[in-house]
Amino acid sequence: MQKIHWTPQRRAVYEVVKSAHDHPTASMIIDRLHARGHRFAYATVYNSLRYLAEAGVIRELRLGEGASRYDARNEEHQHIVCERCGTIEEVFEPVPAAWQKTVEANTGFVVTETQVVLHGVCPACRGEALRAHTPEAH
Amino acid sequence: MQKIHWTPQRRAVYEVVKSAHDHPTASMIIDRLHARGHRFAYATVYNSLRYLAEAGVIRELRLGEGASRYDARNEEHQHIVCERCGTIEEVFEPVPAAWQKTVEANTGFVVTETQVVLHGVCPACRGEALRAHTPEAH
DNA sequence: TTTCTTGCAAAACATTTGCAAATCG
DNA sequence: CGATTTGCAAATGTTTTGCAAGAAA
Repeated sequence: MQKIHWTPQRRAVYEVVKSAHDHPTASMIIDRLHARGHRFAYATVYNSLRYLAEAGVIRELRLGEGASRYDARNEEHQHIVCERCGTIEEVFEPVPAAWQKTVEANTGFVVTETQVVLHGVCPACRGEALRAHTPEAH
Repeated sequence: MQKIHWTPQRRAVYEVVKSAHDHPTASMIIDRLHARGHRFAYATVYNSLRYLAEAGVIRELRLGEGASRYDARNEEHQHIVCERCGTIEEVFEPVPAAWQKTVEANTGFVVTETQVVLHGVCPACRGEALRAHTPEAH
């Protein structure tokens, strides 16, 4: 973890990501910067995001659809995406270290990062599906 | 697993993906189709890839850099990417079912798919790093 | 002063879309 | 015939680049 060279732009970008709860994309971040009265260039926001991600302060997530999303949580965690409504939830159960060890042994790699993206159906969407099948549904 | 409506284009795209060993991107696939004498429109290749992925015949991988990659292996497996040279290797050790169960219990989701992307350093790159530190290196 | 960072517009990609023509069932 | 698929070019969306001007070390 190297020393971070903070600039006003990087700090503002970081504040937006940190205060967000919804894993915003770059363009969502730009909108929120505008809402807060900042008007940085696209390039600056992307540069800041890249810089902060490389510095390890934020994480870039490619969750499978369109734009990258950004996350400022620093505990190790994974993500699960609802395939119906798109909600993204955090998963704090750590991936078993033994599994990772086995992978290292089998592949010869030294693992530096594990990114897991689970897909599934969230409780709310399952609820709707159930309700749609009951007589009192409509 | 529904019935697949094969067209010459879809078959040709599938053949390319299946015979590739390197998880090609859409544009690599287009190049290889050209090399085989086919000249399908971009849109057709993308349509075919999407169709085949939705049909479950191939898998779309978003491994973190640029374009999606495609994989025709049908056994459950994961991927590990070397952060030095970019090589992608397959990981056949299955993610522990118990972990997935715990995630379902904790999040309330029903999990339908688990995609793991590990990053690390491959044996070859580690070898080079070692060699660079020994006296007889140059 | 030397290096890094910003801002802007343009470029580079990756992927999708609209629509007419061709093909399939 | 009716539905699906193809091909093309243009549009869209995301991210990067080139470069001049500005700020920081």
